[in-house]
Amino acid sequence: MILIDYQDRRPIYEQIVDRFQVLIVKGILKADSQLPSVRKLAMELSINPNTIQKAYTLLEQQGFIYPIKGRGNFVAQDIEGLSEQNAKFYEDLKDMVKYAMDRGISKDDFMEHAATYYGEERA
Amino acid sequence: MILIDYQDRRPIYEQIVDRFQVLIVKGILKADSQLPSVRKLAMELSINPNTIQKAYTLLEQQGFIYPIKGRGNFVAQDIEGLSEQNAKFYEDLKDMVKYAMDRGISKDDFMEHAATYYGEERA
DNA sequence: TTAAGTGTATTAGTACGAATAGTACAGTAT
DNA sequence: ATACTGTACTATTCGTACTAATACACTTAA
Repeated sequence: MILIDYQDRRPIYEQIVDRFQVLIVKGILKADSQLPSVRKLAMELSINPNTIQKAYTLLEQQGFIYPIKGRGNFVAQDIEGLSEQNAKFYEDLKDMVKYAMDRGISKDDFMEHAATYYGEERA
Repeated sequence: MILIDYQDRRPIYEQIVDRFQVLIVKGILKADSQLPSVRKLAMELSINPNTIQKAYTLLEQQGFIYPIKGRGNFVAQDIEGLSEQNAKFYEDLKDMVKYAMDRGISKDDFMEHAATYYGEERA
């Protein structure tokens, strides 16, 4: 369910957070379904449990999952973290536009590329 | 000409690279005009000369400037680095679109925001 | 030729974050 | 009771980013 890409420069815990975010948002992981336990997933990925723990803690802070002590971590019903997540995303997008403008990349070029990328990966 | 923002999380040399890139692309620094010397700018900003040096080395590798030993650094005539720069930019944009798609941000939302940001900062 | 200015190269030091390891504690289920 | 689960804390290792210090090489101008 989860794969680690050691070519990816991002830290492991961040990759794990990202993967679960996508699985949850896409509905592949249904609400209230259980995530693999910290120790089990750590074993499966051959990494330290603390790394998984860190990822789960972040996911909890973002509202994607909720923990029950002694039982496990579960997918949240309403993802309250999404709006905040999106807000940050739009901040990044704003920075990106600023960068483009500074480099003389026209609005049309920007839009055209974005549209293409959106189209490319449509199943 | 150059300011360091210590609130900015980016390293100093990166800020300097960015500033000069913009100054050069916008034509504020004309071709073959001289940049401040490594030591002078370092003195002016109260930082180590090596930090400036690192920035200048990057700018040279990207084709924005060219150095003459013993004389100084100068703005390149044709900025060959720009196409490569833009290629990287579009890669980042592609990643951003992928991220948005994964989180269920629609093409329209994405486009609308980008367009707004482009409009906002128009002088 | 000498002094002052320039870029260049190398090495070292510092700081920070990521990741691991180990241990201990607390709750749940069977 | 036992074996799972999450949680907390500390320490340590490791790699990298960043900055600093110093020495060397070249150019210019007096």
